[in-house]
Amino acid sequence: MSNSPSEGPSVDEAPILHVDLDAFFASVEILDDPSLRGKPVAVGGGGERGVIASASYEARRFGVRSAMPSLIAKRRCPNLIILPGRFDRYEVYSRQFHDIVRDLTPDYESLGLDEVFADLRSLRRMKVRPLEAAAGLRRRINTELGLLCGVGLGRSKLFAKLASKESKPTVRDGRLVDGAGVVWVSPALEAQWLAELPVRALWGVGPATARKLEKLGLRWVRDLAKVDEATLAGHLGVAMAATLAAYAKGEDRRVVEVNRVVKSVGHDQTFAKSLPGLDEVLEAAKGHAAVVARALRSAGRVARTITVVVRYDDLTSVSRAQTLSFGVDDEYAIAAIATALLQSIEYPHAVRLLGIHASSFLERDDNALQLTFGLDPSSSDAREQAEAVSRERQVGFEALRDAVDEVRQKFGSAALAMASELRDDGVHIATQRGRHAFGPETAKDD
DNA sequence: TCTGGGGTCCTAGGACCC
DNA sequence: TCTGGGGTCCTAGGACCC
Repeated sequence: MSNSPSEGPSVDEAPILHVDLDAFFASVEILDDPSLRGKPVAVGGGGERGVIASASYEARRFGVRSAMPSLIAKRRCPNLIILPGRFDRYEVYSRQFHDIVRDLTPDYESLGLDEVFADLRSLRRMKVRPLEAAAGLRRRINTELGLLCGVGLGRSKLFAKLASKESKPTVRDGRLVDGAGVVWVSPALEAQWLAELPVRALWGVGPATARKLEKLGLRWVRDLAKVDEATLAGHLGVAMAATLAAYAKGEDRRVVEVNRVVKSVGHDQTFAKSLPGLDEVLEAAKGHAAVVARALRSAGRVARTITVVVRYDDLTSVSRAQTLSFGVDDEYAIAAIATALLQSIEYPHAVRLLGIHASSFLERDDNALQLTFGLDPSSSDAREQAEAVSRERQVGFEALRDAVDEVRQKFGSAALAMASELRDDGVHIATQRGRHAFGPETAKDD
């Protein structure tokens, strides 16, 4: 194996690759409707409370950015075409994107639909060099999907990600400047590269942390590198301090995590018009519960913890959570818990957002186990087992009812006043839905 | 500029157990 | 009884990322 400069770094010099699709949602919209090409296009909420999720480079020339309120975006770019998201479509493209990455190596970790870290070390054996891999990836993504992307290479996730950002097209003085497409941070240049970056460029430094650092007089990564970790910890917490101190020295021990499992699912909705009070919130919660239940079942999970989030018109938020002794994946069970939690909250303002989240997952099989727990272990006979499970389901209903009661008790008399009414409701649901409310059979729904 | 919806992780405090 | 320390689980809130 020769080492001519044209072949770039070896796998050992650049083991981590980061790919990021350009303006992903907006680009898919343009592919699906070529008449949009060359126009300022964004995907996001178009209403008064909408936010931009993705903007074409044409739109970025006008200063439109993702996470920007749509009203502001429209002000900056009156001709902006704002399209609602079509996530089914984006998922189709995302799967193909992942397929292409997988052809290179199975050792990759996805971050959202349009971003991937890959560990290239398996390429050593095949004598593929990182630059070659990166160029091949870009070529295939472009010819097979019609999408553009930036690729970064480096010794760690930190540098690979910084490099891919650097590889992207940029807008300068309202003009679009092409990016390099592939960028490698050589180990020799790491220190200098880092020193010149603002702290905000580091992973994990958002607006709040940037403000705190600014107050400490720390604006650049080189400033950060001079502060001792204990001082930092006093202001940012132990974990953040350790992370940032390491990054500032160019150290990043994060590995590419190939088998990440989802830990929570949820559904949030900001209403075009705020809901005036509890009644309307409870009505909306039914729909939320159904969405969360579907997501759980399609992920093959049951959740022990249900959390509700309410955001008021003054933008303050409150959350309430209840953890059960068993898992649920049924919209009626989730709605019953959510209802009890929502009743424990006060409504001094109208409600602009409602969220319901499910977490503390059990494998569905573990849950069946959990529900049959405490049974006579000698009943190994299949029919007895089946009966036992169905008996335990009843225990499940009672457990749910108890959980709902527990929520009420926890939050005092105001909630308790309504308890009898709701408890009847819960029992009614349980008997009406029968055995579909819990357990493995619900897997076959949807 | 007046801030979505999908998630992740961290922190601090309290309850509970040994 | 006026009282330790560690471990674990749960809750509420905050910050961050895409």
